[in-house]
Amino acid sequence: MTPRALPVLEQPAAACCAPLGADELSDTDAVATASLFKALADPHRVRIVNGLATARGSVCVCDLVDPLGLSQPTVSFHMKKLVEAGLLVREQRGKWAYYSLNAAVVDRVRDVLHLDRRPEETP
Amino acid sequence: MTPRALPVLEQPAAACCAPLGADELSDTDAVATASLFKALADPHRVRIVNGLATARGSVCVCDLVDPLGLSQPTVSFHMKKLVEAGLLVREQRGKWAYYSLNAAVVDRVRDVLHLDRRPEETP
DNA sequence: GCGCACCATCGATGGCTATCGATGTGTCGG
DNA sequence: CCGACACATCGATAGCCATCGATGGTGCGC
Repeated sequence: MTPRALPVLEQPAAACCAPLGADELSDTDAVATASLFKALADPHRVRIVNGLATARGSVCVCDLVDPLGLSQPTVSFHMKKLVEAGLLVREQRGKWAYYSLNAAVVDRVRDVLHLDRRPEETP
Repeated sequence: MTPRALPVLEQPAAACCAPLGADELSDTDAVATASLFKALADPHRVRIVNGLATARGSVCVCDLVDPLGLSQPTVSFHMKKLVEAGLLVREQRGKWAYYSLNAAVVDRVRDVLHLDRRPEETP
């Protein structure tokens, strides 16, 4: 557990590079950001979100089963993941469950990708 | 932005919603996009990329082991993942391996997030 | 009410992932 | 030439994830 001070020691080639200020990103921030990416880390979910963005409306599970080639439980599983991540909003209308994009969260994911300096907004 | 007429769903309860044109996104595109997100779907990798973006330089593995609290093989494992995804570039300099951001790919990830219509090189 | 359609949940399973210790490869300094 | 260092790879393991069939709940039409 050397604190790795990397100050001005001998340093002909003693230190390999810049210190990289340890944790620029807080632990919880990193976990939260990774959770967003994790929700999109699946081809089917990517297609669901993309389709929802191009269709600019709502979809129900029944309209996704065939195009995705997945079983209905699996589609429900993916929708739940996306809702939990905040990317989708669920709205029960009659016997159908309509899902629509949460534009604010999608924008937030895009903002995270700026990376230079976290704007750190509070949604 | 294509307004996309969005049919008026006059049907009482026959069809639940719009057809959602099957695969707006090609299969390989969806897989490729998901791969990028998958590379960022880990808190440690998020912190590596973020730190690399703020530090605006190169890092070697030895400078990441302590801040991340991971073993050296695990850090190497994560770096490999990021390189395979194209997000990082590896450069061997002496006995150190320097990693730097691949800005083009990071931008591409951000572009994918526009989602409305894939601006991609393929129209 | 009865059945049917839509959907979520559950339980099981095969596959992938992150993590580590041990080991191998290459480089530098003495 | 030899030890020390930086790093990657390997083998093993525990945990998570996507997928499905079966099941249960709820709203709608008859």
